[in-house]
Amino acid sequence: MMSAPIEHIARSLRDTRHAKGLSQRELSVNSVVPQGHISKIENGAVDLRVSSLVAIARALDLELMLVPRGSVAAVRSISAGAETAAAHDGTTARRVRRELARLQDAVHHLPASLSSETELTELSRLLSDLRRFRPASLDLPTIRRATQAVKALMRDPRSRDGVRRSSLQLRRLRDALAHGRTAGDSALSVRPAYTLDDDDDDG
Amino acid sequence: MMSAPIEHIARSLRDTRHAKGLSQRELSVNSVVPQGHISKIENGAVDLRVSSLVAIARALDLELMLVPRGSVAAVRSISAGAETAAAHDGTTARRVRRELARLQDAVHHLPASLSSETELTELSRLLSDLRRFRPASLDLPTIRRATQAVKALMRDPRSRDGVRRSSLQLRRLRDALAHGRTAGDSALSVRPAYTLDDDDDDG
DNA sequence: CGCTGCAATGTAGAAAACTATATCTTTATG
DNA sequence: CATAAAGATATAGTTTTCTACATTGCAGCG
Repeated sequence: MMSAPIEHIARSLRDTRHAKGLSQRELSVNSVVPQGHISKIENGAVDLRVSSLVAIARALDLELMLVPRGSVAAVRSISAGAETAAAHDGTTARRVRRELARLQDAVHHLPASLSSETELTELSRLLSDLRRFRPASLDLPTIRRATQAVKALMRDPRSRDGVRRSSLQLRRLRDALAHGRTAGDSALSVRPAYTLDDDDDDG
Repeated sequence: MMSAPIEHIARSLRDTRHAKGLSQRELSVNSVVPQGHISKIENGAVDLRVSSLVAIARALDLELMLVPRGSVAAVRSISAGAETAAAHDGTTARRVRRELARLQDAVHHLPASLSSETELTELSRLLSDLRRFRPASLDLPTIRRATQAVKALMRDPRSRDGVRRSSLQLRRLRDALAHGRTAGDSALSVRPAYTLDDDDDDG
């Protein structure tokens, strides 16, 4: 029974986390707030402090803003198409495509000893899966991380963890997309953090 | 010493409070947050909880939103001109003018016994002062409150408190405007709540 | 079935917000 | 000079977050 505004915020956070294909634990390390607490926050079980909210929002590439009522409609519509729009201008979409290519390259250039790993075959499969979606709807940072992970594996055969984590992220991204949710469509996260109901002074 | 993001928020709150001509105590009753605490918050002395932030923001006609980075520029520009723009379409400006007229009427229609009160002469003076500013830059709710207060005084000669408080608000509004700060220009309040600096993984 | 990752939940304790209330300084106004 | 309002601060007590850690339920996969 938390104060409604907070529940909205909670929903926004969870939704964008999902859209980015992150687990609570991953978000936890990026935001430096413990997984258990993230869980409580996303369930609206706590009246979190602003510092926590900012920390998490930040790890999700979100910014906390105070906007005058009356602008919120405009703001919402702007943000709804924002990343999508950025992609629409072509440059982001191109960037995504290029990053996908880079990732595929990286995978293919791995020594035979490594490329037999199940993680890599999985990654290859994910890659071709992702290619079936509009580039504009893919989350660039997530793909970038994957590329980095594979390159890291090239340099140090022991660093398989990063690849595995990236695979997970990509899989979640793919699944989210398959479920009809566009990563770039962060419209959800841009809903007003609360709706008004009571109080106020004169009329 | 507080985490910078919070200081931005604090500044935003204080700025819009000033723009609305409210004292901490007035805001306190509207938001149901004690004055002492508001002071600490505005000074960035506490890591406030989201519920407090929402309560105060709400009393200031602000909404807390999470917007994707990348949209913040657009959002900022939108909100910067938002109320101003709303005024620009004519309807808000007209509304303000009408409310000013209403207020003046109310003052003039007061019985002679009351209109000699110093509060009222002060109010009259403020009114003519305010008329010198662009209507679009005046805060409608503040003026409305004043009208209500005067009307209340008409019905009950003892209710001079409201008038006095409204006068104070109007005076502060006028002073703020005289200092070059446009009430409608809530651009300040729409700055990203924080600026980024460190962290992040890949490049 | 057993293993692994994700998320929800619990416990205990430290730290901090939040409340009510009151004081104090400053500033402006009569 | 006195009064009043605004804002900063203080004390003391209550409530809550927040952290670290462990545990549990639940899904998918080999």
